[in-house]
Amino acid sequence: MTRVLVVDDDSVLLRTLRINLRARGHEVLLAATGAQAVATFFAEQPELVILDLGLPDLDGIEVLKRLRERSEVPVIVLSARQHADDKVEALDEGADDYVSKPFSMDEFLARVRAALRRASAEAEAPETFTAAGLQLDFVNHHATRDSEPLHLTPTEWRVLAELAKHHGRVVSHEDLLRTVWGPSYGREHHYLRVFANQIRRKIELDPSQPRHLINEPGLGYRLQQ
Amino acid sequence: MTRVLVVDDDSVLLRTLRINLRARGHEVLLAATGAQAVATFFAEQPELVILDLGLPDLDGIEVLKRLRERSEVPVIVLSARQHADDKVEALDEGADDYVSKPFSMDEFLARVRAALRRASAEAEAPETFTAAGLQLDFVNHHATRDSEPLHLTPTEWRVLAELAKHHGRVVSHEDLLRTVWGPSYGREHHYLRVFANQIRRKIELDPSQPRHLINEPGLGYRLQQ
DNA sequence: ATCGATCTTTACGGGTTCCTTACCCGCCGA
DNA sequence: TCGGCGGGTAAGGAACCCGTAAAGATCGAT
Repeated sequence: MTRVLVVDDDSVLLRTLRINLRARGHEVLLAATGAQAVATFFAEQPELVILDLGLPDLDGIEVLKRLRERSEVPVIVLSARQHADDKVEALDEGADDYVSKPFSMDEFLARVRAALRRASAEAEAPETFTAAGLQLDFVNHHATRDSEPLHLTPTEWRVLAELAKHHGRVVSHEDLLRTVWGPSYGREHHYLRVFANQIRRKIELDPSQPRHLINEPGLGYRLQQ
Repeated sequence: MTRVLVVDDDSVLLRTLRINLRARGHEVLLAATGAQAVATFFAEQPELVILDLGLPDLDGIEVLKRLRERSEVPVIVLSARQHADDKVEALDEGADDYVSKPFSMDEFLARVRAALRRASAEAEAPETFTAAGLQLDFVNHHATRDSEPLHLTPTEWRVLAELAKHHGRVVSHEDLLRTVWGPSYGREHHYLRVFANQIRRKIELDPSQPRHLINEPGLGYRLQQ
């Protein structure tokens, strides 16, 4: 019973997608132009957007940017174009998945399921993180190290919140950068080095021997309890 | 929406298959000879191959072998021959399904749907690999040998992930190199020797007698459970 | 306008990882 | 017996990644 917005100017494909998505139990909203898509999205707030890059008025990428200004909704991009540039650009701007036309309906529906699964998993952010002597309260933005209050800056909070959401697991550089700084910052790895260092100086007993904020070389960072 | 390559020298059957596949929404590529089939396949990379065993130049089995050297594409074999030998041989060489002529179009289309469904299901990479005493967790990038944590480098993870995706089967040198190092590294076989050695020293009980990371001389490597 | 806090950007050193080369062996056909 | 081939092993230097410090840039509050 999730609501899906499908944006495409090809009426045949639109119809096919509507039939298949309805058969899977989704409510389907349609838009044939970029302007209509943006308007419908903010009016109806669907849980998922299927977005064709080839639109008559706005560029699909432009639609994606406008959605991302105010929403984290999962977006699956469709494109007939072969160039890898489109793919990179779309994913950088915050698309969750990219499907090249032609595609199989089974594959498409699998990607829809995957996108919705990821979105629902992300919805539940933890409110606190506690480890030996360390406490982080993400609701009140209040942190203590051995009952001593410690001050974290806004960006430090966002980094820690993202890591706490997946605590114990590696969060890749790209994921971390995209959720904290924005979809187009996936390659600015040096930000992370600076902030990891700063955060460790605050939350770790021995910052040179971190026990909580762990680096996995070449992969990303992990918040350990 | 998927692209299907149909290989047959019978122009009547070719026409029938094209009409029916198009009616089901597939894009159809045609080949009348084995050589043409192989060339078209690697040029166009369709999602499914329909292959008649009776061809004027190459044997159909030979075409299948050439496809399997570099691709896991689902292949449905057609044959007028009655002998069970053909069926066994085709399936042994990696065909996904076998249809004897004459066949009903409904049955044929059902098998096409099934093959495509399996293929899209398999596209998702496995999250873990477990064998006697060895555990690889590709999500958290965490590996243990007899409950002892062991450290793998990013490239070692990528090699193992690719092998685990097809565990039990041989992955060719070319495929491994291309997915791990990039499309232009298909000939740098020496990378693999070095990394296979390094990985064995970590995951194998006796690296000189590997039980998991197996070499198939002249073909590639296989990850054995 | 000035100041302080925060974020961005740059630079450098050390450690790890990767690439490259060289040499070894066993197998096989000439 | 000899190369040739494919694979395993070892080692050094290059490239890369990370931690660290510190200097600009930005912004809001005073």
